[in-house]
Amino acid sequence: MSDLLERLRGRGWRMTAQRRVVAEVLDGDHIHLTADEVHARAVAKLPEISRATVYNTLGEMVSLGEVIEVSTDRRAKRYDPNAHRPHQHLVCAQCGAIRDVHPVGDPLTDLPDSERFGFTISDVEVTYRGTCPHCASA
Amino acid sequence: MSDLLERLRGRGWRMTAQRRVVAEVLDGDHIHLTADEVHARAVAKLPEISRATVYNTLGEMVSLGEVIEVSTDRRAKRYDPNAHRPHQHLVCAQCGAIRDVHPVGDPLTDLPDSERFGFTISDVEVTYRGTCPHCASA
DNA sequence: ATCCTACAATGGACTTTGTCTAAGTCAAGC
DNA sequence: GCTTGACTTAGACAAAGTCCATTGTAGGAT
Repeated sequence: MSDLLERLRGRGWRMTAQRRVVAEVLDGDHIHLTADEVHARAVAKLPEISRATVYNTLGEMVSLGEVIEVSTDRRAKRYDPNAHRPHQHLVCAQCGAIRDVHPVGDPLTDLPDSERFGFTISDVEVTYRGTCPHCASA
Repeated sequence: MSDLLERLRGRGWRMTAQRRVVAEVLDGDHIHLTADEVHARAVAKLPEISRATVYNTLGEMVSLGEVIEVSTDRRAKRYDPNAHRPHQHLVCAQCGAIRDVHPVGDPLTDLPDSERFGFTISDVEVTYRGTCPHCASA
């Protein structure tokens, strides 16, 4: 059973077939689906689910902090259910493969006060880009 | 006279009124305009310039390495003429204001081999998010 | 078990951002 | 001052996402 689903249920989320399906589709590690991919997989399980519902549901999961929105390429947003553990992303510039990574240290400490322009910084997003082993050997 | 324009001229770029206007619009520090904003400002100087030309011209500047493409929000790409000096971005989550910042240290060294999954990493992109002084006092 | 009602889902129109193409225009070399 | 290939144009098209009026339903109340 889906961890994600459990967590959502525990928050008094009204449970519907559509929401269940979206949560099931998203469950797992190194999952970074676009909204359209989520929709495609959801349709396989529940043919009448609409695109708008998928967008709404993903948006709510993000608001609840149970799913993270990631923009690794400049096209569609991707949704990452691994919201517990802070992590960053490593992206293959050729095939677009994405891995979750856990750098050591805190990038926040790398930004001196003089470079903060009076901002209160709450979050840092890091994206590493390169070539994955598969594309490198091709 | 525009620095950017000088550099482009020096590369044997065929100079046209449209390209000149786009380069002029982009010149400066902490400039991070969307393609549409560039178009709007370009139209003010040269009413008959088309959207496609603005997109083409920006794309060429990016290919030439004279302008950097930035995706700080999840909407339109932004164009940053400060391509000389490596830098990262600091974004206000409320008003969207963007500043160029220069963190100390190299985020690449923070990623242990065990977290590289065999990738050859070529680039790191860091986005700091927070609240700017103006929004904080509102 | 059934009813209510607020919340959720639907689908289709609309918006935003960006790309493509065919035809016309023009900068720069000769 | 020609010629030519590169540049520009307008508008059609596409992808990703939002909005809204209508219909459906989960889950508490009876």
